[in-house]
Amino acid sequence: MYALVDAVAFYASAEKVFDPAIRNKPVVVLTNNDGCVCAVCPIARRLGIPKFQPFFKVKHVLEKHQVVIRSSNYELYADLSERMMNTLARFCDKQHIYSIDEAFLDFNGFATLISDWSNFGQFIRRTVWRETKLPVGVGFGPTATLAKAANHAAKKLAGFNGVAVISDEQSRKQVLAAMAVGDIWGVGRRLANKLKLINIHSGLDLAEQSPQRIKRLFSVVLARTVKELNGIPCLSWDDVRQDKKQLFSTRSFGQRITDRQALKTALINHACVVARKLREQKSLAQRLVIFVASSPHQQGYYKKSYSYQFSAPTADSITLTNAVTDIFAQLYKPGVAFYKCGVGALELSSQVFQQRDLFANEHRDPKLMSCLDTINARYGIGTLAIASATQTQRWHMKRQYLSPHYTTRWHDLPKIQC
DNA sequence: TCTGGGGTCCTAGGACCC
DNA sequence: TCTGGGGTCCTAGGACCC
Repeated sequence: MYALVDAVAFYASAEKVFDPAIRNKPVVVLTNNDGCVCAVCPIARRLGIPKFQPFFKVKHVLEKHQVVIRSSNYELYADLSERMMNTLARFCDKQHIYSIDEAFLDFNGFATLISDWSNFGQFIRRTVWRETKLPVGVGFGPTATLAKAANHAAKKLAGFNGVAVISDEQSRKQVLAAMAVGDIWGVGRRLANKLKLINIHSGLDLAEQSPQRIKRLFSVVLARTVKELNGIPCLSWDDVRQDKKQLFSTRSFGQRITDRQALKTALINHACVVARKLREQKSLAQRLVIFVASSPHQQGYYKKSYSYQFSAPTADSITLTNAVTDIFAQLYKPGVAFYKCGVGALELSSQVFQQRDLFANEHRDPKLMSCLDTINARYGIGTLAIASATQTQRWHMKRQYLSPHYTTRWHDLPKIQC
């Protein structure tokens, strides 16, 4: 049995944790630079506030309903996420953190210990609420995809009260029949539209297709989903928690940038983030993609990228930084109002099983990077950094509605009046 | 006045070669 | 003059997720 546990409108719920005054109000959270609405709490959802719409387009609706608006406060969310994941980890020795607010728990082998999965799910919910004040939904199923479906039912369908269990044919069919096919994990809008054309509307409709036919008409990936929906596990635990094959760091700017040095500094920062992510999953990159772009929503869209091959796979911040410095002149164009830039690591390999190049230049001692990581793990990311990444930053993220960093800054600690 | 997220993976099709 | 096959590698863009 697998469980998928995730928070209800995580960012919006996180904003409510230390601000009880807004707990019973509609709350939305915006993406970086206050660009789009990315989290809508259940109260706001009932008012019909849509998710993933540009903020400026829905601002008047939010004002009309007096919705509480917050900018993304990732320091807060990351900290609360860690607390939630730590709580969940106590329930199961096999936890896979799938995203900032979701974790799979592998309960295979627990059948003799747990007689009532629904009760157990409620126990998980109560515990997480007591310890973190985050509301979560819990879905149980014999495959990861069915656990996802059960989780969807737990939160969105009537009569489940936050926990849904798919344990037999009846519960499987009940949940899948009530789900639109587009809500199945792995089926997006495009695929959903195509499926509707051949009369597949619900999750159950999809589950009842023959995998062979789906493979022929669509892809192996969707055929696997069909099997998973029938209780046949196709995503092994290793698949679910596989290492990333690419790692990116990209961001749009709060204001457009034309300054050469500012753009370069931003790219170097992204390179350092990517290097850190590489070391976190013990990978090395053979190739680095570096790109810059102006706004696609404006006239004269400028976009350029460069693919940089390393002589040997690396996860060294200095080596990645040097790559950016080397090719920067080929990306920068004076006069362009840059809107976005980023760095991505491709062709990753394991740090552990490494084929060394007999003729490559001598490598920097990896101890330098592990020293940097150790210090930053102890005192916070950014405590120790590459000098060129810390040049005066001339861009600021637009975060007009930012809440305090309740848990990560001394002067932001919540104050209680007696 | 203007404003539009971030990340990962896959694949069709172009470029090149023999 | 026009058309023809098969393979590899690379990249832009599509699709999906949260």
